[in-house]
Amino acid sequence: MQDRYDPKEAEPRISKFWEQAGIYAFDQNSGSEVYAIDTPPPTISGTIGIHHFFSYSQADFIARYKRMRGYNVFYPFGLDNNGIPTELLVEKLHNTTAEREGREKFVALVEQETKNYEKMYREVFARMGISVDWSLLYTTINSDVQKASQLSFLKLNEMGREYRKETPTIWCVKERTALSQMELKDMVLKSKFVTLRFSDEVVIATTRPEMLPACVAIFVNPEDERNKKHIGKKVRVPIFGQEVSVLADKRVDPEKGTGIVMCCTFGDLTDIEWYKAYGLQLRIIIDDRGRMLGEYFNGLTIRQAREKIIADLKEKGYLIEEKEIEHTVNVHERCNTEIEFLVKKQWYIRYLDMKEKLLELGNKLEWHPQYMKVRYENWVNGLQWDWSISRQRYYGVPFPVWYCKKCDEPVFADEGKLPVNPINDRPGKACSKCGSNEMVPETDILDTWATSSLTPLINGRWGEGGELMKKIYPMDLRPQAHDIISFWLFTTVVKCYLHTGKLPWKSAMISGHALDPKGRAMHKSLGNVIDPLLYIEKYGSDALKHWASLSKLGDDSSFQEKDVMTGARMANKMWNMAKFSRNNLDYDEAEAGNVMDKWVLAKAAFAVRDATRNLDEYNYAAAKRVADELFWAVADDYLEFIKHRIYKKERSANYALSEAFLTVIKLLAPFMPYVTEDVYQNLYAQKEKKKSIHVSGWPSISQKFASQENLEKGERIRKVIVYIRQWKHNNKMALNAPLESITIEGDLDEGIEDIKGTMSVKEVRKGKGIAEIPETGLKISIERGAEAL
RNA sequence: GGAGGUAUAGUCUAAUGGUAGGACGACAGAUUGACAUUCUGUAAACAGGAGUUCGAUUCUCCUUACCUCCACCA
Repeated sequence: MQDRYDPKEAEPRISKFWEQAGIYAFDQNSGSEVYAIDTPPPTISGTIGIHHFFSYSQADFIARYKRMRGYNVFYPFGLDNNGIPTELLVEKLHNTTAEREGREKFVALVEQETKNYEKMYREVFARMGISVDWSLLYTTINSDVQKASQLSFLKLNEMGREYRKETPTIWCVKERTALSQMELKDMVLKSKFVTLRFSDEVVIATTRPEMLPACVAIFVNPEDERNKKHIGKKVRVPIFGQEVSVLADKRVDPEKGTGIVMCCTFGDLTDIEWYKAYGLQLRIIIDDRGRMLGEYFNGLTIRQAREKIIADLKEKGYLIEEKEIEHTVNVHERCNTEIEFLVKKQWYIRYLDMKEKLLELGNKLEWHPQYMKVRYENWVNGLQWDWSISRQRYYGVPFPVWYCKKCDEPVFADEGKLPVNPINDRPGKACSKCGSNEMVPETDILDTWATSSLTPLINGRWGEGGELMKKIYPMDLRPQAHDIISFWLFTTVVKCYLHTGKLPWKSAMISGHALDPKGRAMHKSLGNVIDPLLYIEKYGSDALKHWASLSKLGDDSSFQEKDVMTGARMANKMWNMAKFSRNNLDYDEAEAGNVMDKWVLAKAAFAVRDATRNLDEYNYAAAKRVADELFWAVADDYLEFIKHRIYKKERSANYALSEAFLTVIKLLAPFMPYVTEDVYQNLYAQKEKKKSIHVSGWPSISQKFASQENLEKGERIRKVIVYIRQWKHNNKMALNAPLESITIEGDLDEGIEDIKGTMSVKEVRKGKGIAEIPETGLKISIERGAEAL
């Protein structure tokens, strides 16, 4: 064994060994029970941060635990390259745009770049010690996945779960695409709240005066004493002059503004509801780039239009009041652009009717931690739109659909021909309605969530009819972070349920976020993203995992370098223990007759029991604490207790050390996979005839040692030793300085030799003691003996 | 506006209806053979208020603060 443990040397060497020996390979032919994990595919966006290390490590703890428990672990890896972050990355790298290249060419570019990134991700994740089977790698844009995604589209269509409709759609004018509710976030923006005179009596306050040309009605609350007299009247819209009716609707808040609201197509969600409910006219004034239509505004942006109309209203005397306000608006989460509502033909997945079923499925899923379920339930209860899956973009999975040029009837691709790109491919059949052969391709692409919601099916090679699907589905675990419960988790439940009638997994393990040392979320824009490789280089991956294992599942955790240092210290300590122990192990069962030997074996047996229970509940942090406690009890205490015996090759001590240390490294193997492997290879692999600690089985120390009596007897001796240590310390003696004698009063038979040997006491007498040793019922007096010169 | 979470030494955190544990840091000390990436010891904390209880840091309620998510946003 090497003198020092150097993770920088050891970890890459061990990673290589794992890969070559296929330690983490899923065995297609094994008869062992399968444990399948639906690994989150990280987005290819160019950076891997310490937040990846944090959450992937937490899932990895469980994967490694299950593997040691004998499961045939299906732990795949995916790369998400079907999305805007990847699109932007590739556009930047090649100084082009998806639009310029065209879909086919751009996808090829992405696939080519993905090859490079695949290598990088693979190296980094392997270096992080994530025990996935790389042969199960998938990427979300490759043709297999496109095929699965398109197949899903066709099947849902057959099931009557999809419809195409011209409806007001949430729209981003910057990226010129429809959005789903999931892609929105709140933002507080400065705005102007202006009060306008429509007539002498009808006065309206609004933040969107530029919508005036789209005004189609005025609303007041039917109960509003102040304003109900206007109901049924007609007024003229200032400047634009169209005549609109004043209608009554209880959605109007009489307290807000003047209590009178204008309804425009479309300023907000309520406008859409009114438009539908009262069959109002449609006046479109914004195009898909956010430019204003019509002579008056003539191509101005929305903001310019707002300024112009306010100035004009002021000049013409319609403006009564103008106030600067801050209000919260919905923006597109990626580009922070305020959303608009435009009318577009879109494909939808109908699921608003499934709310109850979805809640029921949420109840069936085992949530870890439990309280995360509420987020799912809130989301389901708050759904207002069916799932819009059309995106007006160039890069992504195309819809397998054409439309009849004559009658607009959709023509769907044949399942056998998938994947198709309707822009280049032909449907190969005529319109079923009018028989025409002239087709217009669908140029939209599918929402990325429509594809990533299929990961359990993608992993099972669904649609290929193989055995894999049966083996792994439903999967056992979905690990993911809490921020995408309403996206990835939710959409996966929806789609997988529709396709299989089953919940996609048994349990969900929801991790928190890694925060920077000041407790702020890590964002590229804040510049506080930490590169895990920096710390892996400095302290080792095991050390970094120590930090990741400290915080409870679901809790956010700020990155603290000192926790990494503690981990590095542990790894070093373990290595030194191994060096010390290697010549002092007795692998064959010997009678553990000594009180301290029984103590350490009892501790080890209890630790296995507790760690197992905690890991079964996905409480890796508690399991890690149990393992740590055992580790330090062996390292700091037990080793000191037995040194005097181990040199004499006492079989009982050597056997107990061998068992206890093996238990320690096995309990810690999921958390510190490298150093435990190295120690195992040096000390135990041959004896156990196993290739790796990670497939060597969970510690099997006999529970016969787990007796309260063994524990308490040893604990009492330990307290006596601690007391003497403290006494020596207070009396400025070195801990190994000899003591002439001690006198103990009370019932103590076993352990006297251990006290003598550990604390260099020449003689232990029975008799009157002076000082009480806490919690032992013993009294003690200590005779220091002749002072050394 | 609604929902959920959190609040423990200087810092990061754990557990618990009855002595609040650990880590880093601080301070004091030991030490030559597994380990200075060591060991031993000391000081140091339950956000505020009310209630339930023999007893509350723990359970309940309220207040405050922070973090999420959702809704509204004329």
